Amino acid sequence: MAKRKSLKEDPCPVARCIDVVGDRWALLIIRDAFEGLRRFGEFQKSLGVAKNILSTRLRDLLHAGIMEIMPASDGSAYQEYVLTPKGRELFIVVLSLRQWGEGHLYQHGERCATLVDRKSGKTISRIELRTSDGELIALEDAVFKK
Amino acid sequence: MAKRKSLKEDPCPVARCIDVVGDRWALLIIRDAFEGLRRFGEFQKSLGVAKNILSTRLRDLLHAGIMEIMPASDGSAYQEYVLTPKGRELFIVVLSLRQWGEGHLYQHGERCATLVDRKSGKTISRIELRTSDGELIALEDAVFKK
DNA sequence: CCGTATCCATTCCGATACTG
DNA sequence: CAGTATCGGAATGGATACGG
Repeated sequence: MAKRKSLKEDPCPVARCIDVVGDRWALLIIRDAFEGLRRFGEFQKSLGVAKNILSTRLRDLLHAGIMEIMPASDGSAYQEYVLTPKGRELFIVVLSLRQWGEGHLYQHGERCATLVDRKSGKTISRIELRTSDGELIALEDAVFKK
Repeated sequence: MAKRKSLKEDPCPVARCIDVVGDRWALLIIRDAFEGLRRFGEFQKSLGVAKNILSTRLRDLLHAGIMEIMPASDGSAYQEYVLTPKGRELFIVVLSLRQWGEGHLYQHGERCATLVDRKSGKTISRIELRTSDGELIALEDAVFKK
């Protein structure tokens, strides 16, 4: 006993997410992947994580279908880790964390990277809630319907 | 040596978030709080977590300013745990996880709660990216500007 | 440079007993 | 019902050595 209960079969999708990306490193690896990191050593240096941990985390992400292996883009013999479409859809998750962190976990000053539209260069705005016909909703008005 | 490195001072806001809500239970407690749970026993029953763990997690969330103590609404002697404004702003985070999980971690069928606007009853749509002037952006076009 | 394997310390978690 | 105390086991993390 004292067996860690898996959340994979939990009826709540949030719980299932946490089972997949809810550890200390997964979302940070994914964040780095969004910033263009691909190689084992790049992740290792960026995160300062032990190599064995990184190794198992990457394997977990591969197995979860969030990342995939690609042949090295520079012709070297090694492989690179890139996000799958499923993984790229975690962008909203990472972004929402980023926005919350910027708003509540910073004193002032230190502004880090902002997000822009590649085409127009325009800043991407804070995530908001809308109804299906585009109407803005306040956080307080969002309720769950069983 | 072998000292767990704190992410509190990390320059990246995502990392700081993970330091605060990146464990196995915090976001699930917060999720439950959004669904109206307030009492120690309610959380405990919903999560199936050991009481000592729940106790420390709630204390951490109080200390992080994400939840706060309120006198019991039913006149009983006990206290209740409710989200602060800072905590409620995690709604987007929980929702983005939920949407990703629904999209990628479910086979089919089992649809869980959907989100509606309290006033109009209209369904709240999938989170999307927009520029500051309201234009929709595809995920692929969002890039970080240092 | 890319990883795997090993060893050890720390942290986390679950179960239970216990107090008020 | 609401928590605290304690214990043992599991998972995690760090450092390093090693092989491809």
